Amino acid sequence: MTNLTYAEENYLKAIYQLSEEGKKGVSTNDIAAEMKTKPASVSDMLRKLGEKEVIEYRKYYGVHITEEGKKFALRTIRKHHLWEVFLVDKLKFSWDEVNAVADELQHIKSKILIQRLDEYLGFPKFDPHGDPIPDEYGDVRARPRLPLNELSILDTGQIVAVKDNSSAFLKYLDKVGAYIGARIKVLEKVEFDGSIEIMVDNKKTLFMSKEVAANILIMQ
Amino acid sequence: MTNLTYAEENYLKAIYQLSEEGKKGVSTNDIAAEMKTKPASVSDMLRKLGEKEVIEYRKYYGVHITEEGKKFALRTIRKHHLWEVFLVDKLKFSWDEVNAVADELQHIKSKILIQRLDEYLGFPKFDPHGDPIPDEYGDVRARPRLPLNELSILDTGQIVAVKDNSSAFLKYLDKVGAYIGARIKVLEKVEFDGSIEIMVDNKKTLFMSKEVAANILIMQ
DNA sequence: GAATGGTTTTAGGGTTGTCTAAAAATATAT
DNA sequence: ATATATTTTTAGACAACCCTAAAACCATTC
Ligand SMILES: [Mn+2]
Ligand SMILES: [Mn+2]
Ligand SMILES: [Mn+2]
Ligand SMILES: [Mn+2]
Repeated sequence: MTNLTYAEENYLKAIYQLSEEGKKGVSTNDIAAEMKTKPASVSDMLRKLGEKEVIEYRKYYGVHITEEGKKFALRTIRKHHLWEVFLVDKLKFSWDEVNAVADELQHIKSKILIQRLDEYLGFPKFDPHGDPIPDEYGDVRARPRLPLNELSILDTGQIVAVKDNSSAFLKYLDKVGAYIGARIKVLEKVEFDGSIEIMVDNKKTLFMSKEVAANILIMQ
Repeated sequence: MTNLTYAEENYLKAIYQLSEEGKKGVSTNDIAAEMKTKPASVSDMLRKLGEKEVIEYRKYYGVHITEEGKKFALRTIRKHHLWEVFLVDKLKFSWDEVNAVADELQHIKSKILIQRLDEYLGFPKFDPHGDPIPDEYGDVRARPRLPLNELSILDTGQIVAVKDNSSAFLKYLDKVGAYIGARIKVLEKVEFDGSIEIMVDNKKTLFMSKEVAANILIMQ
């Protein structure tokens, strides 16, 4: 049974998530940015993960995660999301406070703990940021989602997730009244800077920059 | 702000607990036994803990924990016990399953997490094994407790805690029907091997070896 | 007070994970 | 196709933690 250290679990989670975005091989630099380490440290780690066969590693050509690696990554992601649900639903944390704590909790090893936690939470399907929670077998029921900035005028939809989990971004969303589940309609798009105006819940309008819109995910 | 690693937190917790028992300086060998490491590793760690001033370390003469060190140890112990209560009360773990998981959870750093958890659990004063939970300020309301084997014939009392937290021991107690809160009376003591017979809850009698009795703590 | 036994520390080494600086490989631009 | 820029890897070092083997120390006993 391959055993992974905390650092290896973190790298693998990052690699999985980066590979979900790009679909291509994941680059050393991107991993370094995501992990807030230096590329030299990443190279070192990739060699080790390659030896453990959780990634396929061709020097200078980025990495691909293996099926085995995906299993590990999804297990960590599942734990991360379940703990986030626990913190918000049971301990009354707000959604901008949970990520850092879940980054620690996601490494707790007990299998039965996660099963019981899942049950205790009522088998949630999505975390507080709208991300789908993989089930016990690593199956993820992904919904088709689109960044808000890619919608066209008069398009409608529902906010189902956020891309950026930073406290600053989530607090900003709280302030302007954008939340998971809100129904939105695009009223205007500004050519010049990509900023847009949307109607929220048929009640109020909201201006936002392209950067903000790009981090809000919509299901149409 | 002194920052401690997981290993340092574990050593400090062990040193605190050993010093509570003996009242004297704690020996390198005892720490090694408790931590399941080698004396050489302990010496190394003691030097580091001494530099961080959480213990007073005189080579060859054992260690004493400082006030600062006590604070850290009690913080870890508080977290350990609170997580055990969570696992038993909320996630339906049995008392023999929680120690290993709590040994991991006790290192999670968020202060607000522990405050919220404490509140969520209803500010429990004792953990599932009867150990008092230090409050936010490190205050422990210790009850006077006596190992069952030190009671005399006809002495009465109540089981308030267990010394051994191993799964094997706790499962044995479950099997024979000894539990925290049970009222007991000593019916007989065998000179030869120190084994005793007790009456539990005025309902049934129970024989046990001296080893078992020594790990059951009584409040009279 | 010297020998002995047990305890503790030191010496030296291995693993994991990080870093900086330099070298090597790849990608891009003319 | 060659020069230049960018990315990635390697080399060498360091911190944390653990180990085994050997040396140093302490407490007893004769
Ligand atoms: Mn998160
Ligand atoms: Mn999340
Ligand atoms: Mn415990
Ligand atoms: Mn306990």
